[in-house]
Amino acid sequence: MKNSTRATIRDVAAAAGVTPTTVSDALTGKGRLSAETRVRVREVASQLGYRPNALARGLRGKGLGLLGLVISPAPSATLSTVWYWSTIANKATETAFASGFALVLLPHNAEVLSSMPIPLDGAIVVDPIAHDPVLKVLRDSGMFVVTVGRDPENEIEPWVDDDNARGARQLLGRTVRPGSRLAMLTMDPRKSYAHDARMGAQQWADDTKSTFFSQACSGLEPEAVDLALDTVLSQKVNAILVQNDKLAIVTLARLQARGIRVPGDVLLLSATDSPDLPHTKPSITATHQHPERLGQLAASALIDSIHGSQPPGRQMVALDLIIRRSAPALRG
Amino acid sequence: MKNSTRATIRDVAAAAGVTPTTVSDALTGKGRLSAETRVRVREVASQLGYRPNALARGLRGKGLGLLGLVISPAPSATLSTVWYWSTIANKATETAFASGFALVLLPHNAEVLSSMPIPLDGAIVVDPIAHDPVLKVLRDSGMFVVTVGRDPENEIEPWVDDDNARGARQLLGRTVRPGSRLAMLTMDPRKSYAHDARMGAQQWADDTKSTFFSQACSGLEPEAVDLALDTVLSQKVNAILVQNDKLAIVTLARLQARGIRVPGDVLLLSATDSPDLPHTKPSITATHQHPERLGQLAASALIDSIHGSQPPGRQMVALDLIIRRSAPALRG
DNA sequence: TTGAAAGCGCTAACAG
DNA sequence: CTGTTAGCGCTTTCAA
Repeated sequence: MKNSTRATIRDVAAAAGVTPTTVSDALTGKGRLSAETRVRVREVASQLGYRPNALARGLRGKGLGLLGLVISPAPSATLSTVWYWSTIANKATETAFASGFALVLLPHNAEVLSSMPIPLDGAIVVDPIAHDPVLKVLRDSGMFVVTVGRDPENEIEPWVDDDNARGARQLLGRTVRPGSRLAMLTMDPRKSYAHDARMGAQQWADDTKSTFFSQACSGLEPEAVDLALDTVLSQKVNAILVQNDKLAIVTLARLQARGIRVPGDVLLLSATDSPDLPHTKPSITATHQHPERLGQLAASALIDSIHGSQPPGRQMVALDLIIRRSAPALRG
Repeated sequence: MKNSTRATIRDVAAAAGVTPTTVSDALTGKGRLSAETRVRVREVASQLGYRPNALARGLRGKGLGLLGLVISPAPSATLSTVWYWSTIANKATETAFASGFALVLLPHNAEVLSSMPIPLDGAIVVDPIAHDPVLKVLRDSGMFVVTVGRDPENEIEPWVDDDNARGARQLLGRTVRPGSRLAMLTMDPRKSYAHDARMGAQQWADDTKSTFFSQACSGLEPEAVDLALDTVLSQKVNAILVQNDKLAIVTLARLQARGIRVPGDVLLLSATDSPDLPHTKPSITATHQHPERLGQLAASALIDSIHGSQPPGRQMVALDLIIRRSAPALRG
């Protein structure tokens, strides 16, 4: 009996009167042992509190089953963005564990990553920025990478993403009359979801002979929003699609401060949902993303790659259309 | 030359005309080589793109440098709670990386954890619940554990936490007149921060001959808050301390709906801050936590333990007092 | 200042 | 069905 160190496979073998190989096979379930031996060895093992050394196991073969998780910092990270990310992370963790993998949090820093001491088998990058150096570093080191969201200018598969373009198009189709004048208010149009929503809106406008234009808004301060609204309203729009929930709430307040009625004078729609949107007056119509689904798909796709099977290159998750009072459904 | 697999220490040794031992020493900086040899070996290594295999390294000795991170799910997780957690996680990741460690996301599930295949060197548990089974599993497996926040009924060190009791006491001291009638509105009094804030409030009341009582509120819906306010207001309170920012915002709205002026008739204070609190009318006075500091302290304490040095058993982080309009500073 | 040998704990390949 | 052997890639003795 060893004294204080953890029991090794040899201790178990000795105690059970078999060889290390047999112990290994008994525990990993290789199909070559008698049921009786297997049971006995397992009993001895658990009696000794034996836990296989994952490092030795990984060294011999397939690696440790570690997946990196990089979450790119948004310059304008709002609370709901954080919630979105953490949902992805939680679900990806759960999915990974179910397949014997685990997620390692990685800093969004190409330099640090290029000298990473941890042996990763793959990585998930959430919301990569344009030409993300982190992606390059990870791919260059020969790692499998799946992105959640994508760099619109450089779509390397596999990726998973919300189908924001389709969501925006559908939401507009359900709530805004053809031939309308629509504006989109963006804060960070480089984010792929904003880009996609804009594409969807543009397409809807093309399909319905509507007028569409996009207006940047420099921040969430009332002054910034007022400035953007000056431009937008001078174009006599009757519908405004806003990049995110936070901006939607401020926009609603600023519209109302001008005496503009929502939805009476202008329809208001948000490209992201949040728990706050049902509680504004009026409540705000929005598309609703499914981060938990993204987390699950990303982890599965990555694990498939690692196991050698080719996952789908691109997976789009449909959005829910949440139709509230700020842009009610068109009458059939 | 090996074909597709990664270069090993032996490849480097062969290319440099030395033995594996020398390569190892050259790269890890053991002090027994001539400067010349060291430089040459390092050059060859980087030319071959050699990266030491962390598994083999860990197997021989000290482990891999992996720390588990468990974030306990709150039954009533609000957006700002998520932000708080993710800040802790980010800073802990950064701190860990600086010391050659990495964080692995763990599910909050005792069963899953008890058969964890990943070789962890320690774990950080954020906001453990009362008698948290996850803590027990981790500790029983002989792992170093640091908690952020603590189970009030079972404070096992080391832990780090916000000093919510002191924060509440100080904030009340700055804004509420002695001899007042104060109520605290709680949603989940089992959370240690709520418990602590209540202790602080109680202590302030004792010190200042004020009256204090605590009232549970079952949720964030207007009806739930109205119900709690019925009880509270019937006690003629002139100050209300609320468990969190979200509840504070709803409480403000419901008070105003009754025609009660804040701060004229009743002072309102929140035990957590959020980016929304400056923008309410009136803005809401609050204590402000420092999750980034907690993340850093937790990671350092854990790494200290692993390295064999005894970290401080308990580390309290002082809160900032953010005095806004809903409870202005007492005049000197 | 360097080399040779011996493992860390496990499993794959090959015998029996 | 089970045992023996030979490593995975590295570091740590110990010897030169």
